[in-house]
Amino acid sequence: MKISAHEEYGLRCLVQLARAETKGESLTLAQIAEREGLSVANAGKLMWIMNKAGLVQSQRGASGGYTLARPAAEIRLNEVIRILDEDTVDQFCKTHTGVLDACIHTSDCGIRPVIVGLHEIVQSALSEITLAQLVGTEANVDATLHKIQKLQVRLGSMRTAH
Amino acid sequence: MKISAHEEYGLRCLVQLARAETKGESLTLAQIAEREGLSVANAGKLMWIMNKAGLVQSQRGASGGYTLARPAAEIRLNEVIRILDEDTVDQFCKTHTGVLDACIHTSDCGIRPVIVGLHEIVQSALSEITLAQLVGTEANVDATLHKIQKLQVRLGSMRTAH
DNA sequence: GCTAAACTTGACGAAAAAGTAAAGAATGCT
DNA sequence: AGCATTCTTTACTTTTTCGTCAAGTTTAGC
Repeated sequence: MKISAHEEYGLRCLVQLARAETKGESLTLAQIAEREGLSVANAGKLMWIMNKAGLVQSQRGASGGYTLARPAAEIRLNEVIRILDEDTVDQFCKTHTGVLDACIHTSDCGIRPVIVGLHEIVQSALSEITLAQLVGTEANVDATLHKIQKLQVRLGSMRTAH
Repeated sequence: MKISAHEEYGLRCLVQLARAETKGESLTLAQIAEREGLSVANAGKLMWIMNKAGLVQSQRGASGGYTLARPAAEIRLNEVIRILDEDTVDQFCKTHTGVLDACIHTSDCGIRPVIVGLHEIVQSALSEITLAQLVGTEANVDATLHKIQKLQVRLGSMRTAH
């Protein structure tokens, strides 16, 4: 249960664009790659995926570059994550069919809803965070995350109270 | 952000053991493998990892097999997941150092707390689920998960209210 | 229109994960 | 003691993912 390289790097590129947005600038591929320590080729591929998915817009030719397709405050992380690992799946959710195939073997197993439910919980947590919240100082971002973390703890106590 | 094969299969093997526990039985490697549709070799590897980590106990020789090291109600999924992907990491948490290395490049970036915080949220959600809750009918498990899901939704409304 | 900047796309090689195989060691039964 | 059963461990093969390269296409400016 970890974040993939695609997801992490893609997200980081988006944050760079969000930061540029506040200054009304657009970023060229080379700029993005340099700022995140990626190769231009690799960053290009990630940006292409996000461009295809309508998350960013590109302008070709001299003085071109990338900009966010929507304001950073309207882009939620669940959408970003979904797009960035949809690419590796190509077809329909491979994990699901894998699970479903297995669950045909052991009918009435308790695992399928766990896998699905787990993903739903993660998606739900991600949908609480927007790109705009990730711009700014690290201290601020940390505070935001801790707020969510605290709520999560409260979730725990509510469960045992039931 | 998806569950790995190790994690899913290992978890499923544990559920089989938990189910056997309610009848006071132990399961042989071949039995576990058959019930989950895995090869014996693959199941063996997973069980070995979990044995080494103290999650299950093994008995060799004729009429041997595996049992849970603790009651199913005392085994939480966060522990299971942690053990099952620690194996692929071998050394210290590779993901973290990876993130930290990157954050040296872009100092004061907003990503590091997101990656770390995300993992904490997932772990927190996983710690709410015990193995015992995964035994039983699929309908029951589904209901349990939905209860957690509902709390997660409430988390969302609490956030916006702030 | 020509040129240079910049994105686009498919193919390829390296690295990591997943799964398999086989030889080894411990245990209980006769 | 010897044998069958069952777990243990290491090494290998296959598959998937990750990252790079290089050739192609589009656009802006002179």
